[in-house]
Amino acid sequence: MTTPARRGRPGYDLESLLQVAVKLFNERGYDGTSMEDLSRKLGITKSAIYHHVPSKEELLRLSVDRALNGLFAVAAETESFEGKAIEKLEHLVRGSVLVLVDQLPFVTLLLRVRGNTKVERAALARRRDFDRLVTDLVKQAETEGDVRPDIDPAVTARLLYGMVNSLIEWYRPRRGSAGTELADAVCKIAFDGLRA
Amino acid sequence: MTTPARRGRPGYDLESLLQVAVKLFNERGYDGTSMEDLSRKLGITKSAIYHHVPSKEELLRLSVDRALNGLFAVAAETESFEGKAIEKLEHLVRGSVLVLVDQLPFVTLLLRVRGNTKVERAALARRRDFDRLVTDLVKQAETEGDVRPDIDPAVTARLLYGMVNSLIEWYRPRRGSAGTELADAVCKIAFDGLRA
DNA sequence: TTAACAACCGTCCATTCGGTCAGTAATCAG
DNA sequence: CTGATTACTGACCGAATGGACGGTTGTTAA
Repeated sequence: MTTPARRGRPGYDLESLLQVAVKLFNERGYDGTSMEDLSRKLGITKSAIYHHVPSKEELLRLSVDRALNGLFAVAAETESFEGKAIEKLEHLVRGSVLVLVDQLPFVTLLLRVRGNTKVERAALARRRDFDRLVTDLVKQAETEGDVRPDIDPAVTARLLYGMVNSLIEWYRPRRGSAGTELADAVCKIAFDGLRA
Repeated sequence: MTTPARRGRPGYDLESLLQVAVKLFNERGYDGTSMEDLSRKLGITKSAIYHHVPSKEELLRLSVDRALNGLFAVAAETESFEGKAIEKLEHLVRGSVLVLVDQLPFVTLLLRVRGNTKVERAALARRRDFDRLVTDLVKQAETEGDVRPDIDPAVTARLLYGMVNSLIEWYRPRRGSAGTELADAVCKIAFDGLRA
């Protein structure tokens, strides 16, 4: 029962199309990918794409929303936690890395949005909300004495998530490799430094 | 003698034009910026741009080359150093941050290149050379016992420069703020961690 | 067998794209 | 004034872009 037995003519549905689209967008950039490029990659005509999705931008919206929903789910989980701020922070970082690994193509697209259109600006706004959440957590952890006080918490937060987000530049999922190991590595370096 | 007294009709020269172009490319993305967008921002016609530069791609080439030259200059300086690998590494990181701050728009553009054209692929190739240099340095520092051995040096190197490169996402130069303070912060967090 | 359903094709369109070219305008040295 | 030097304009081009639209093909449930 792996197949739910879809009705109608077989082919792409929105989900399978989105997978291909996001991958291509990440390879060539959203603006650098034309709908014809995409249609060629899919093996169908350009007009067939518009049966599944009303516009190119909608593909972008679906992708970035998926990434953002994943990140905010982790954030919500974190906030319902009991304990010190630094523990919450570590939980948030671990969760973020897991979302990033799990939804790699979508998060990748999200982190490259520039703000040229309404859709992109909305995504940037939600990203800023998330960043503020991280910064607040770092600030709190600092007042609790668990984060070094010699660096501006806002800077610390940005460096921390700069490191986390940079995973999209090189991490590629391999069969059997769990994201938890990667999360471990990130937390070790970020919290305790790379020195022996 | 601030003005070298240029001959001919006043207006943009290649350098001043490049400044505006790179800034706009960073705001909207290279592919997302048309030559007409650029001409509007410059206040001249599109064809006037082609008096200064033979193609759009040449603007990109000039920019990324400037960034890469800056980074490789620091790398060369680092290699001529005496001392332990971890000291070289810290010097390289500091130098990279300074180049990044100094040539922010150019480095920003470089770090967003996707590899769609020959120019972009050439830039990516030089970036890979630089990354390999960093990785080798981390490896050596690990065998010398100065970098934690519980994480793959390649991963450590990438997380380290992920943090460094993430500066382009939020750092904006302010009058009177030296890049050295920022380099300090980066080195503290990266080498010793954010924990108190 | 048939009707509903879902995916797809070919053609067309207005606009925008990067780029060309022949001529013009402003500055400075002599 | 003249001529060299440099910056710029306006009209234009072929190709590519995102998207519209009416019709077609293949699959499943009844």
